[in-house]
Amino acid sequence: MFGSSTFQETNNIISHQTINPNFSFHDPLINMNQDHGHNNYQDFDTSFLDQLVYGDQEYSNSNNSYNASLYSQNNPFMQQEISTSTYSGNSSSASSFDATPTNIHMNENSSMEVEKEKKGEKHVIAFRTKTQREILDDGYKWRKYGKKKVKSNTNLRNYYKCSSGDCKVKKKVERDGNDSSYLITTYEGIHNHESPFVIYCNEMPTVSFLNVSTSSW
DNA sequence: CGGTTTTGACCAGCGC
DNA sequence: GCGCTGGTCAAAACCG
Repeated sequence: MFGSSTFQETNNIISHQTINPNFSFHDPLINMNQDHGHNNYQDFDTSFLDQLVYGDQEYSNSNNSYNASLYSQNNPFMQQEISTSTYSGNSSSASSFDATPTNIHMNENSSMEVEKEKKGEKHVIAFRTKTQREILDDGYKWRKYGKKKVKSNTNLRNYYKCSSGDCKVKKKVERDGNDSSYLITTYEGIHNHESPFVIYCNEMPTVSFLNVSTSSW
């Protein structure tokens, strides 16, 4: 499924994954090193949507490599590592940086996830990110609708809804109670629209093309 | 002025 | 039924 994948599968669950184009994740650490906030989106696995999955990311400045691990809450001992991916790039230049992991492929069809949503199955993914930011820029526009102190965590949990039209996607953001250098982000549901960032990107070549063709006329 | 955030109140689910 | 907990509402405040 992953072709020339660098995934080291330690659990069969990983083989079930597909990529949901409705979900993109932006690496805030890469973003902090550059001013080009929206150049490094990548599509991330969301096929464990009837499970809760934690992703753990670490970024190394020394070799510009990036590691991502997914953990399954189904494991009774929590956070058994089920996959690891690594990719590298040159972060010194935003234009040459390749933030796309070679082991994850785009899947244009998210109909399976949509069907699950229709059947009332919750589409949930959560991941941990080591970041000082209070919220990750994932390309979507969110409206905060609540903040709560929860028993399991000394840190506050923030509640957000997608602010795009009738989109029902929600997300929760809280600092990890065990290690507050990590941010835990949980998404629920599937966006029924493109990310504003994707729309912005798709428009760029069109504008450029029109400018060229009109000027050469 | 319209969209977003804040924050206390309210609600639903669960265990006892 | 009651209390606890997490999630949501909604009015007021805030902000660009």
